Amino acid sequence: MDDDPWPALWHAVTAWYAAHRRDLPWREPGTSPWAVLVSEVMLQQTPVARVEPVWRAWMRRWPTPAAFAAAGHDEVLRAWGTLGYPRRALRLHGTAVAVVERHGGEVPRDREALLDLPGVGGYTAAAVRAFAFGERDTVLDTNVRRVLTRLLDGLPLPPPSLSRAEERRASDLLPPGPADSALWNIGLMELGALVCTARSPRCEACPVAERCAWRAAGYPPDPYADRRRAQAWEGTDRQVRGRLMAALREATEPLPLEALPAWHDEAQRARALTGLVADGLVAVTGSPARYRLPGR
DNA sequence: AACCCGTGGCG
DNA sequence: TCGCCAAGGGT
Repeated sequence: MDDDPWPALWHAVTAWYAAHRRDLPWREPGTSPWAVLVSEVMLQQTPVARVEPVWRAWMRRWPTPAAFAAAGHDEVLRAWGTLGYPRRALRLHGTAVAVVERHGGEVPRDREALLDLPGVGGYTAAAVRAFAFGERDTVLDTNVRRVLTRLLDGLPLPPPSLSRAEERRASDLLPPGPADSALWNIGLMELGALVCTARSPRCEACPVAERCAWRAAGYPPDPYADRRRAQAWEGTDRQVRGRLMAALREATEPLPLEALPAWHDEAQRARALTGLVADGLVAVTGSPARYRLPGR
């Protein structure tokens, strides 16, 4: 009965998804491709729970690429708030401008056109094509990678970097039809987010536990563990940048250097500030210099 | 390829 | 408590 296992696997995952999917706002019927794109960018490395309220307010304020393209960088960065990685907000703005200028205000469906947009990489392009346009494409995010690695390789976590072989396999697994493939993609993602989680997988609730190679092998440990060493955080430039950006989001007028958050290493604070200016996240005005969020 | 880029919550 | 992790992308 297992001479053709893939259809059974597809069905198990998509049926589970139909029964257990979360009602996330960007999944509601009628959500525009632009709204889907905005959600995908916000969700890059940021949990659903923190994205949801920001996304709702965002789409109410700027429903279309044209509306958002007309916003200033300062209001964009304040609306982005504490989602993190604020360069994403500026890239999203650049994407809105590009969509207006190059695509008549409509999010393109073409993969290459999507990849040309700032802040849109392989994952986001595939997600927009699959979830906004119903195209058949391979959506390979951290959830899907983890589920497939456990299910098929018998390892707890995927390799640190995404390989062509991994992409090829995921592509080969895709159901033939566009509608089925989109459901398979979102089903795998949701399974990874709710059941096959990184920390404490709930295998008793998994629709494909009986087929899982990691489970069958007795949950062997992660062979790449030594290569996953988390990037240092305490005392990094990133931490300083975060402090500076938080202060500038709150400020109602430009701040002189001495009014910016203190830091034990003044040279590092200056370097971080220079970096923020170079990234377009901070603007300098006047003499002596004062700092604020950039305008348009 | 390796490193950089925020923030908050959970086990 | 604290390390790890979260719908990645750019360089």
